[in-house]
Amino acid sequence: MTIEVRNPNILAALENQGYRSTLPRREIVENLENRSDGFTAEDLVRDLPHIGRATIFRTIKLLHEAGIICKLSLINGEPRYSLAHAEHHHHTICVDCGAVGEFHAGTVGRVLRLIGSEVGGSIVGHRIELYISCAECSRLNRPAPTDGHTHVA
Amino acid sequence: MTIEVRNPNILAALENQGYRSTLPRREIVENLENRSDGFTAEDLVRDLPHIGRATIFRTIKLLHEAGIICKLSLINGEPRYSLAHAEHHHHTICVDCGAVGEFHAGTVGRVLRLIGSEVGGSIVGHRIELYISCAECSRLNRPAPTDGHTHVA
DNA sequence: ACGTGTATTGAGACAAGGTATCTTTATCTC
DNA sequence: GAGATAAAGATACCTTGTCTCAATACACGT
Repeated sequence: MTIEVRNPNILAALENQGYRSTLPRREIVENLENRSDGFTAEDLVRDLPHIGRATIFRTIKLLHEAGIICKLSLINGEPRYSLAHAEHHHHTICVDCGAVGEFHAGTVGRVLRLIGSEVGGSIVGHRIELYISCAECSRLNRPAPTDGHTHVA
Repeated sequence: MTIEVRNPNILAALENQGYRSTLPRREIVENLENRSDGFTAEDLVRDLPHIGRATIFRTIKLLHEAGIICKLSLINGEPRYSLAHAEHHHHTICVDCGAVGEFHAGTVGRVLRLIGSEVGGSIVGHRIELYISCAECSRLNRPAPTDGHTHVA
């Protein structure tokens, strides 16, 4: 059985880290490459019923740790996954349609460094997510879904 | 039975929003006021065994929606709660000891507006969490737990 | 090509965190 | 107080994962 993997770099990256290239992993990688960002683990479980639940979650974890996919959370905390298309970035998530976007902001880095110097201790990581109503949704729905500024963390 | 509530404003705030002031709610509010930030729902469940699990979670949700407590996540996604001590702020969470801090950064707002103008659509909320090794922990443990910059979202 | 050691899988139990349902109880308002 | 109704308690259930452990499949050396 041969699986068409659009981007062999992902599997190569895993092999370089000492992981085996197995059929389930190839199938999972292929599946999520053909998927739009913001998918759930259950999406994969549903799409690949012949692969065990545990294997799906194990592989997701592996890919996440390898930096190949990102784990993000909706405004209510539900987890979603997306391919990491670029080195360092953050996500916009549409609260209406769930569409996931990326943004790269050098300014964010500068702000974080600034805050880090005031905070005491050392910054080891961060989580930044922007909840939006995307261009399309804000045209279709009401123009201003909330007060325009709800922070969740 | 009388419960000493350090800050009656919390219950008043709920009453103003049309909620009843019940004994379980008073007990929960009192309990979490005497608690350091970064507590879990299970902490409350354990501390108030005579109050039903569902009631604890319902009340937490209520207080969260009312903006009285914040829900935040550790670097691994585990949920934690903290009292909202100030109007608008974000959190630092120590990855070693779990201590929660707050920071207020006007700069962040400016950055977000800047990004918002590039992103298309309208920003309706955001999540910003800074994972740190706090001053104390970074003195006791190794000085640089990771590469110094791990982003999780 | 063929064993062999070991990583990986699958099945299913278990766990954390939370929600839904439904009956009973407690509040608020008059 | 009495009555309407919000809220509580008990418990079942759900979602998102993780753990265990026997069976399987890779990768490597020969």
